[in-house]
Amino acid sequence: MAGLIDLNSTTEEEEETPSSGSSSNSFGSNALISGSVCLELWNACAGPLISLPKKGSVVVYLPQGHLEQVSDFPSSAYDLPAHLFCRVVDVKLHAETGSDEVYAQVSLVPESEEFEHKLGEGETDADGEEDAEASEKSTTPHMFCKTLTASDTSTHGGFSVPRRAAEDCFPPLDYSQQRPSQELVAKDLHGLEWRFRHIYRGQPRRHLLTTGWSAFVNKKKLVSGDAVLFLRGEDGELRLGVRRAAQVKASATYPPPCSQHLNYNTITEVVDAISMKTGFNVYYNPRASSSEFIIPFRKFLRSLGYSFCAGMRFKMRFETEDAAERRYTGLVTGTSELDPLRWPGSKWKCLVVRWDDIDTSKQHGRVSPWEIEPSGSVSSSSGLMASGLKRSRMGLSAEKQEFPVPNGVGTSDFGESLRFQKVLQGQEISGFDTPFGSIGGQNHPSESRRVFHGSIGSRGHDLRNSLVNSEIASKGIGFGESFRFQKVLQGQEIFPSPPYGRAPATTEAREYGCPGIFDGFQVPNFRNGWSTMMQSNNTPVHRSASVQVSSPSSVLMFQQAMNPVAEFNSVYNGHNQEEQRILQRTPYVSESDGRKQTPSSFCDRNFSREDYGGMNSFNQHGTSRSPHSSQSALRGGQDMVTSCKSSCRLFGFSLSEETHVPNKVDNSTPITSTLNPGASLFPNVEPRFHSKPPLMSAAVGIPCTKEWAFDWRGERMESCLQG
Amino acid sequence: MAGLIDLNSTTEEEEETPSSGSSSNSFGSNALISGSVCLELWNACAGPLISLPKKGSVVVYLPQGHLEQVSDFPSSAYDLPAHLFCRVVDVKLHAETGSDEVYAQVSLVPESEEFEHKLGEGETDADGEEDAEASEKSTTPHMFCKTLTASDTSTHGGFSVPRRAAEDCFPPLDYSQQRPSQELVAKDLHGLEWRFRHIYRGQPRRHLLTTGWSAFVNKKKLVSGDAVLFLRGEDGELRLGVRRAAQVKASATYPPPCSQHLNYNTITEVVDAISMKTGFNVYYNPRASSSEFIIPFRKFLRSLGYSFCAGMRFKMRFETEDAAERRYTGLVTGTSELDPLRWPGSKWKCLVVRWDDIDTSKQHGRVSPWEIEPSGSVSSSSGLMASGLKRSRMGLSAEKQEFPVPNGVGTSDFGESLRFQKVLQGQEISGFDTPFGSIGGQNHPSESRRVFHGSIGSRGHDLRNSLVNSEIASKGIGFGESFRFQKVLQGQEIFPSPPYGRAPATTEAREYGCPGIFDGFQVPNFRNGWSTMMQSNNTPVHRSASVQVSSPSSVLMFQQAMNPVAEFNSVYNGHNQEEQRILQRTPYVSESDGRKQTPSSFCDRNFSREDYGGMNSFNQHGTSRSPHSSQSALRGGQDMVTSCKSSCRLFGFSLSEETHVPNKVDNSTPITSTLNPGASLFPNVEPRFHSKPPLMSAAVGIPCTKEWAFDWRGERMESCLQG
DNA sequence: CTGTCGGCGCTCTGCCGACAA
DNA sequence: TTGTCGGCAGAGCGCCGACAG
Repeated sequence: MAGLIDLNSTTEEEEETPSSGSSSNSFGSNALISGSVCLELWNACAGPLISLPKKGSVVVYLPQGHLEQVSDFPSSAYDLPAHLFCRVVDVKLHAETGSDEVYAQVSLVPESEEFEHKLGEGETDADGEEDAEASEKSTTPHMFCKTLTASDTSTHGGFSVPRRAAEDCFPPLDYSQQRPSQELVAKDLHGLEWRFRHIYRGQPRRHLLTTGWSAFVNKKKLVSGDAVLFLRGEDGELRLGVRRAAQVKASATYPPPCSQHLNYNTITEVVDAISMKTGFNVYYNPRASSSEFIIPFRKFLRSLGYSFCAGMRFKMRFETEDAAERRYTGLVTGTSELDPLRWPGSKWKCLVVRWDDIDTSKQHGRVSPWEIEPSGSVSSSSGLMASGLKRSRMGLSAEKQEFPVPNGVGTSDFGESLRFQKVLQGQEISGFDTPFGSIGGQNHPSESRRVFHGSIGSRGHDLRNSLVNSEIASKGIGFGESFRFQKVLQGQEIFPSPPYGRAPATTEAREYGCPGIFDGFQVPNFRNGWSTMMQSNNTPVHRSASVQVSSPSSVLMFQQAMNPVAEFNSVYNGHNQEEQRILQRTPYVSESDGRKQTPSSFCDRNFSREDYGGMNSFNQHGTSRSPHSSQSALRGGQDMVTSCKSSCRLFGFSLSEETHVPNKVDNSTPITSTLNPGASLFPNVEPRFHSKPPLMSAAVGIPCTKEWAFDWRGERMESCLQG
Repeated sequence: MAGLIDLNSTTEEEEETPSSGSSSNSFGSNALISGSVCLELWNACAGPLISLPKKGSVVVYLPQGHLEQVSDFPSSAYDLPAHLFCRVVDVKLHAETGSDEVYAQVSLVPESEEFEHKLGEGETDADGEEDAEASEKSTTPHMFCKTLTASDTSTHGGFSVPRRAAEDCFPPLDYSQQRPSQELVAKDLHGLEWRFRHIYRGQPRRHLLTTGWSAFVNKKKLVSGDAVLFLRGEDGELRLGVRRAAQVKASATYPPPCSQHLNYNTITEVVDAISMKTGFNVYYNPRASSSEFIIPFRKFLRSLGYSFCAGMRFKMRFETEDAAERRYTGLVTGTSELDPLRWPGSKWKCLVVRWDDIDTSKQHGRVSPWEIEPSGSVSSSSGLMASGLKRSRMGLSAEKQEFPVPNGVGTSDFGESLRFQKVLQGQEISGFDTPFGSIGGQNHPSESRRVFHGSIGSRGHDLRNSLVNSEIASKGIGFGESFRFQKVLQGQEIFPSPPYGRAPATTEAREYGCPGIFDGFQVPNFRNGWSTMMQSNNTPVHRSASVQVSSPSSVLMFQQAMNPVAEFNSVYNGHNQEEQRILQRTPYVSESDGRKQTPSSFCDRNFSREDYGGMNSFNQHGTSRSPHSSQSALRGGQDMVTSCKSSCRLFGFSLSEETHVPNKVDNSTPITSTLNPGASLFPNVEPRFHSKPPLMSAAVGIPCTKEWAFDWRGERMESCLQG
């Protein structure tokens, strides 16, 4: 209890250590390049189900699926193979001008036949190679996503900001004023700045974006049902994205010819490239396509490992209309090639299925093997992660878990989304009587009910092992940009790495600790891995971070690893005293009281007056002044960065109370092969990861209100296991 | 004097022959398909210098030039030829969503080597073949273009419509009311309808577009300096386009990726197509590209015929920032290949030039041979049109001619723009003291000073000869869609084919008579060729039409040829009595008085109450009624169509006294090889092209005011000469 | 906590003639 | 003839708290 710090409350300690933020400033500098925010934003906008192939990795490209999406492409008989092994040489993220619709330009180079042989020989090449600079990039500490209501999009008023979202993502307000307000500046996907007046007013008080909001709505052509996404970078920079409602995609609101032609001409590129062994570009619009046609190589192989047959039950993820994720189950009724004449041997949508609870008219009756996951017992020979990967307990929400994951499976289906923090919308965490019942509490044990904690301690050793092993394995391998992405759960909060965590309520939280991970069988880059760690309340934590999942809100607070290897080593060589001090002095506390907040609790140094002091000129009523909290404002964020680093060093694994990370103990641990899909590739690592249920699974079990959708699942474990 | 009819005045004769319009109704029916308006609009928006390859024709495609415009295209070594002979299998006109920027999709198919042999054997296949339906399409009778002023684009008010523009392009108002008004409905390039309230009010009275205008300005993002373009089709349908100021093109106001990617991927298409002999698409944005990379075959050959050498003087057209056309002169300082390694033998920008009077920093120091025109004496021996086609006199503006064209040259450089009526902006015709000084005059000889007339009458026989000869030559050849386009001179009026012309003031005006002509060496299609002819005032003219260029205004009134060959034949077989009668009965008279206009003078039958009777519901004041002038409204347009036909038969050539076009002289000219770039590829043809100066040069000599830009030159002669 | 609404002030659009170039 | 302006009226944007779920 004493060790717990309520994230929703302000601690004296916080306010007394304003200087800690400045002292930790050096950690946050140049660890984040400006472009990386866009990457996170891109993924947040793309939606929860979207993944991108990792640069340098090997994927399976399915021209059939590509062609299927190019509606106007002539049916000329290009002699294309059904499956094409390609190496991803580049992934560029774009957003269409005007619509802000995200799309990716994936540059592929066909792989030679010897590629398979290399695989058989255990070479790790297939997992890709990334440059070190990518590790400099990092992830997103604070973001939230909200579906716009009619009032939000009406010209009559502004945008109602969910309280926790405002408190976590926006600079603090001076709540001593009657109507505190400030100007927010946020950059969209194109780097354009949008300015909003953020005011806290009304009875009861609430956060609103007023001036500037309607201009944004008009320019972006937002309608009720669309979602906006605010994201605060480590540098305090605010970003905002748009995720449009599903039905908008089908309409012709925005000029389609661009994307169409892009795809159209891409096909001809492919034909060339195959014969000439040159690269080609594929433009992938994650919001427009129902199925992916670029599949990570190992995911593809894994799907082939399943022996799908008629009568087999499966489950598959869908994105619902409100941009949330949902899983549906069904029955495989048969297997047949979709177009045997033109695409002989193709696995594209080769499974004929029947859905359980959704009318089949809306869903096609065919799926591809890699899209689904067997839900029955599977005699899977590809047991890379199966061995020992058991979901031990479901935590608080076990009984409400909507998508129970059977033992022995449950990891493979998460492969593609593992690398991202999710921004899911409207999800609540069950098990709490009143999500915001406790107000202003500080370190009260009762607060622990409102926040999920990873169980800690007892698994520290395992984590350490995996950490070190992985760190070795990543040498010279690098990682892809997509590692850093996060999925944002709308309405769900995740507070990573508070120096003073709360009592562990569940162990599922550790799943948050593995966001910056390669997908599928990719080798993770640990320097870039974003992770959070569990830790005891008020206990100075070394080499650890914590993840806390709190009750219903639209806020996610993430942290990301951005420290270079040198820092990592220094920390684990005992040079982290100052960092520890900072960690102790700057607990991150979220406030959940409905009354006045202590602004400092949500400030980090990069988000303090230095950045926002000049914004109040925008205040029409003259009531907006920067709160005189520059001191306290320095603490939170920057220190979170610091703690984030430590969590990175631990690869995002939650540390339990017993966590004692040996220094470089396992640096010499040899990793023979990362490409051998075997159950015991990392016998000492994998089981440990799955001996704990993923933290996010708890969130899944949370009962959803009308507004909050299910969407969060623990889908990052697989990546963690494959270091 | 008695024979002159002031186009700016209303004649009794006009008002007394309202029935003539109805009698000529049959000529205008089903001659215009709805899509053709878009074609004209497209060309009007594209600008004066823009031309399109003719469907079915053979062009020279220069990948080098194409690549040059694809900025982000990798410099991968595609093995493309410098020059690729292609047949234009399709030309599709598009307009970009959002920006309304016009672009064309040109579908090309590489030509085989035997193409050369066919040419050598005198086959006319290279000139293309078109379907008969294209001849059904026709041109635009009434259009105007106005550069938007600050007031026009301000939110403070509406759009001030130039008086003549309103009277000519809009349905007539009931001027008996105090504030007559009506609703106008105009379709833009995408077919979207825009509604405007058209009111005639103020003191002094003026035409305004009020309600609805600002919405259009906002949606199209129009700014001061942009130009709008109203176009009234034969069916009375109003179209409007946008031509943005030149500087807008360079900015990133509108999403460029689409066009860029289109071009990008097109390159790969080309590589395929060359090897596979399949077609490919080229997307050509006439407003974005400085030089064309699709050159009509004959134009290309002709340019090779010039023996460009260092020291040779030349002239070249440019589009000025206000969308007008201007010609600059320069000196060829050398010839060298731009990129001998990658594009050996390429003629693309192979001429190194130095400009005379513009700073070279703004203009590149290299041009392609087909872009320029020698201005020195050329040893050209081809006399197709040279015989008799001399610039007899420069008329009123001879001494002010800005770009004097020496005899013997001056036709070849006009080849590409010949097919369009130009919409040029702000051009005045010199020699008039006050453009609108004369008010309400009818058939006053003094009015002749304000209008150019072709010399007439005495050349009827010559015209007939050339007509017949050309008609024979055109058998089975057809014509391209692009024939029908017109260039619109902003601020300049062109009233084609008034049955009662005025006394010839100069012969330069004859150049207006050749708009609907094939370019380069293409065989003209006489059924579709649009032309006007000069004729004496009040003198019944057979087999001729007239062009009258009146003083500053924004109105162009065009006519187009749409009569099938059968009609053509009947006319020239002596069955044209009725047509003559119509021509005599329906002189087109423009009004220049500043007082109340007789509405009927600007109406043709297609624009009468039948089309606009139901539009007054939008009238807020309820004062708008259609004038009871349906009879007189029938005359102008329809009859102009008739006379236009006759001018088409004359290929739009102005008749000069010495003009004697040889019959089929050059049809049998053997062409040994089209691929041999040699000065005498067509020894018997080319010289003729240059033996006559272009007729349009006279217009060039008109002094420009600040508002009115130079732009009109006689650029249709070349095509005419090559039938 | 937050979505929606009534109230209402105020900006800005947009129509008008006056005036001048 | 037409570009620009002052005057002015009205629409609707957008800020506010009051409710209620």
